[in-house]
Amino acid sequence: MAEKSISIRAVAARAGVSVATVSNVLTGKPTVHPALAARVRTAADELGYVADPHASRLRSGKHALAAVMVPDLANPMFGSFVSTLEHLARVDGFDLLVVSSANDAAQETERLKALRAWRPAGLIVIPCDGALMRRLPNGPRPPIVVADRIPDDKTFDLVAVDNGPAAATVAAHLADIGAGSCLVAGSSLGISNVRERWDGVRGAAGSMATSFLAVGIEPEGVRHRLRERLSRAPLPEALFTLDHLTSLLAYSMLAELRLPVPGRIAFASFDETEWMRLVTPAVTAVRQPVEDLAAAAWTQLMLRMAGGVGPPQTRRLACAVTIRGSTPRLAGRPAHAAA
Amino acid sequence: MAEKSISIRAVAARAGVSVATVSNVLTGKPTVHPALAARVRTAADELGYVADPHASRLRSGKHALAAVMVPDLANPMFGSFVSTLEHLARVDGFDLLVVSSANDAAQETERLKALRAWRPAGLIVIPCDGALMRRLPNGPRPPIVVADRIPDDKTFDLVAVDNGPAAATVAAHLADIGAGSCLVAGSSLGISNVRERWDGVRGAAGSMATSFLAVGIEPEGVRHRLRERLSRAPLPEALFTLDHLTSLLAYSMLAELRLPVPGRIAFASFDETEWMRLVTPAVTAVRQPVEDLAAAAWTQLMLRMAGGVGPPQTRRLACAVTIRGSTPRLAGRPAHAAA
DNA sequence: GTGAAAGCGCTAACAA
DNA sequence: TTGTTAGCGCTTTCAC
Repeated sequence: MAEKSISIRAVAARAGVSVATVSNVLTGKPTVHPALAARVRTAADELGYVADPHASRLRSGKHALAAVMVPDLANPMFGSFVSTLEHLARVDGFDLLVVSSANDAAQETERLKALRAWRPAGLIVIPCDGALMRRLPNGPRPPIVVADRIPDDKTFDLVAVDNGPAAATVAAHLADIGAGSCLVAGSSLGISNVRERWDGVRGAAGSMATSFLAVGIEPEGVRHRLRERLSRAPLPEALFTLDHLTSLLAYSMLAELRLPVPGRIAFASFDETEWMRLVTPAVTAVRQPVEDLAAAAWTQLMLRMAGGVGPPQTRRLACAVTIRGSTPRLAGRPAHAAA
Repeated sequence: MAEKSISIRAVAARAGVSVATVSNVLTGKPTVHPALAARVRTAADELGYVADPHASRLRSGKHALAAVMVPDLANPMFGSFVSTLEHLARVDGFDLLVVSSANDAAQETERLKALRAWRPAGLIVIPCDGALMRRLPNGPRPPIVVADRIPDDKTFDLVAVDNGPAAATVAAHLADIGAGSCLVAGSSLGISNVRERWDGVRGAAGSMATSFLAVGIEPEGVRHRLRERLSRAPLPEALFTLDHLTSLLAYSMLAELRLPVPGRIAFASFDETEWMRLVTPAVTAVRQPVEDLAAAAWTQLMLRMAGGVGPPQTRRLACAVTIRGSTPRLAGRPAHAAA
């Protein structure tokens, strides 16, 4: 099956030229005579030769390999993110090393070290918390673009969505339909976007009473904390969940506890997934522009990989809020109760 | 930011030994004096040194880099697959190059060539159709394990689920609840697992009339073909969709056409996703053991990468069928109508 | 048990 | 315009 790999020498021999000429042709140097170049290309094709990027990088210090780290590849949001990235990278001739930190600080450190070993030309990371800088191995570093979550250290290029304003829009809507109290549930305030969303809610809640419930990221723990809170009086009039997993488990929990939406409780979600349009009534949700987020991250990384200098850039992308049947005007409540 | 990369020479100098000794220590050769080894390790740690795998592979011909190609990373099923693979690879010290063929034969060819350039030690691929063998570049090939879909060429190691029996179980159930006719919708019979599922249905349908509708993979086309068929009389008594996308769009389409499930039509899906448990009534579905599939693929690949020889292996994994409210006994129909 | 040196495949510098 | 050669960082002989 695996015959000996053909090297640049084989191509040179077959085309009757030197290895330098083959290299010049294949790396697109314009100084080669067209006829020779054609001969070289033919030889390379016939042999199925593709330059070994490992050797190539060793000599030139460059290669078209980038890396991406996300907290969890199985999460559809991060799946879309990586998918978009992969398509964009492909167009620019880059291949992608993909790793997951499994939402764990220790693994993040370990994975970053493993990635660094490959000397990627650039790195895109969705960190699992704010301490990214402390997790990076010492020594030379490729350009890094941080996405989605904001590190404590302010020296990174950054792309994220406008969590605060989007959450504020939902909170204002919930107040507007007459919810007197709203429970806000999210994994942890230690994650910047959850914190921004909660801040957005508080800034726009008006007279609506709000409280935050940290549920963690372990499905069992999330379920436990939600069940505990939702089976205890007083039941909030609205529930606003701040991430995909919490939304999913909360929605199931409401069904399990026989709390009809929106009859007993209004329900809205940050992070829109397909099921939110399929259930009846459909769920009011904030859709994050994941594809745009990936595109912005890749564009910025390409800029840096091309040698672009300058201070760290931050981009904020707008989310789309869709009001649906899960948050109707609540019976017996005046409009604009909280305005 | 990016100081010059520390090489093995820097470590050797700091530890006061030769580069060969450093190499021997770091690659775990037992022939080095413990005291020296300790000194080397200390020096390496202090410098934050990690061997450059590109250079390492150049000399030794080995590295811990594997690759995976899937038809679409944004598909949650493939997302889980890659996610599991990534975790397993990590445990074995491997990193993963991830590419998507975008469900397109031409791109599959192109991506395989790009992957080959990196000389991965092994390759796991979910092909977009049966013609994988013709898409592989000539020349030396790493061990390859094919997952989920079956190539025409029989020389590959293979892991897949038992599509036929699982689909047969669903078909028998639909016949059993009294459905006289069943529409089976899937992307294309050109994809082996869709074909196997359809064959499974036909083998178990008994007196229930069945027909297959090929809907493609473009969301717009899928919607169009489903709408066309479902708004035409006679409406089938049951609808069985054979993949994730078709299930999602079909379920929405039924709502759009005001065809209540199961009142007007019973509904079952191959490929279970979270929303199928959230909607009311919940959807009867076949759950594929994606994690086990990935684990089986990785195990087999590790075997081959370790030099394991022998004829191509095929593994079939069992699916779990869960009967839910979307396929109740149909009113006015005798039990076991089709048995 | 340790070190010196060759050489993996490639590209950059330079000579022809 | 083309070829020769050195050397990227590493591992592997092979002397010592």
